[in-house]
Amino acid sequence: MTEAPRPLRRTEIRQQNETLILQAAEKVFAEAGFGGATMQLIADMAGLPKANLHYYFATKEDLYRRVVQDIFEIWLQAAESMDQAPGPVEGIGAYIEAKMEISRRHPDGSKVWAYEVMHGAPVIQDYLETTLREWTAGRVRLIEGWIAAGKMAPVDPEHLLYMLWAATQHYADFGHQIATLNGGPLTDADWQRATDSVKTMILRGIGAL
Amino acid sequence: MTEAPRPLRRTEIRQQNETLILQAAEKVFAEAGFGGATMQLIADMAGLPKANLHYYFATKEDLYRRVVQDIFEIWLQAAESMDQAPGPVEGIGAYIEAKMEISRRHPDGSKVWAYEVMHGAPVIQDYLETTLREWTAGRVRLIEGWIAAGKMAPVDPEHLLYMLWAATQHYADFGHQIATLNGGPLTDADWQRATDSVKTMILRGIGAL
DNA sequence: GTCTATATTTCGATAGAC
DNA sequence: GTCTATCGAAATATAGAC
Repeated sequence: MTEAPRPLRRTEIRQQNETLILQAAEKVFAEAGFGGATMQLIADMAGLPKANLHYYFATKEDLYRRVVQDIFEIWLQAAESMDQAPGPVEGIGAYIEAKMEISRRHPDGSKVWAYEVMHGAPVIQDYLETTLREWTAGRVRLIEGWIAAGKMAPVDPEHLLYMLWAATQHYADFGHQIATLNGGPLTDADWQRATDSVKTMILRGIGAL
Repeated sequence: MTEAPRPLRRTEIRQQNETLILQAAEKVFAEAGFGGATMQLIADMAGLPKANLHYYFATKEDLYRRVVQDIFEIWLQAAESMDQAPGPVEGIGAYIEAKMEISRRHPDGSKVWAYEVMHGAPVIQDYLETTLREWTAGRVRLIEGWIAAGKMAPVDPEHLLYMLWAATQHYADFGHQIATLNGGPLTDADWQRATDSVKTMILRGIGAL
């Protein structure tokens, strides 16, 4: 005769509830912004009493900070698809595909990031000045190498990066506007068409096609 | 002997104060979002007592609605630069220049618009479904005509429009991130370089160069 | 049309029993 | 570790004198 299932360890309960809260928080912060979001809304969506949120995250700002940090991690991982490519067609093509996939799978995360940056990055300014700046500098050198090797036109690398970010994240941040003009949410085929359009226009735009 | 300067008419006072309030509101809504903005902050920035705001705009939401509507008007005016052009090089080139100029001159307006759309367009949903949808349909036909005339590659017109909006508005909405990476606000030369980069990459991307 | 004072509501945060 | 009840702060909105 076996015992009843062992209750979850403290660390497991903690992790489970943290995940639950973070998922709800991402959605609420994306829908309402930091100021418009309320702990009560997040608690309701997570199915927990409001007081529990303050047990796991001392303040609303702590919770928001974690949401933004998590998004930033996803962002950086996608960036790896650009490296170790023989040229811009493969590297930038893969980067566009990865960024479009994130826009599709994590639209709320993209919106929270956009919200944070739009309002002056009060929480993640240090990330912009360190991690993002270093990453950007590395990719600029990568692109300059491709240009020097004659694999693409001599475009300004920084503005190419801005265009890549803008074009891909637009499908998440302005997804509601796009869905309205589209007459409904994008289908699988719509997303494929969108990704192909962005890839074709940008790769041809930098003279890589 | 002349009389003392005539006091302003009621309608003049009204218009003057409305403008004052709307300018302050645009800035505060852009910096804090709808939820984060407070009537007190807007009143302080406009140099008026808080109660006066409620005299001119009954509720915080009414004030916000006016700000978003005003931005939408600026947006539509810029769109006219695209029409009556012989081809995409002139038409889309002029549109990019107009949109970049707006991103530079009205970054707060662009941010409030982005904020509104990102959060599901609760206030201007009807504009998206009527005015913007009609405008978009018209430009799609314009682009299709250019494609049929062999003046540009057969790109998907909708996704070209999204890329135009994304690439240009990015310089307003993510201006803080760009400034951080740039080591400071963009100079005149930086803006010229940015505009040229966007124009070159997109026009080449659609096979018009 | 303006402005002070205040009513009313809402929200973040906490205390304390379980 | 959970949850009810509540405190205290802050914000929207209004009343009413000027």
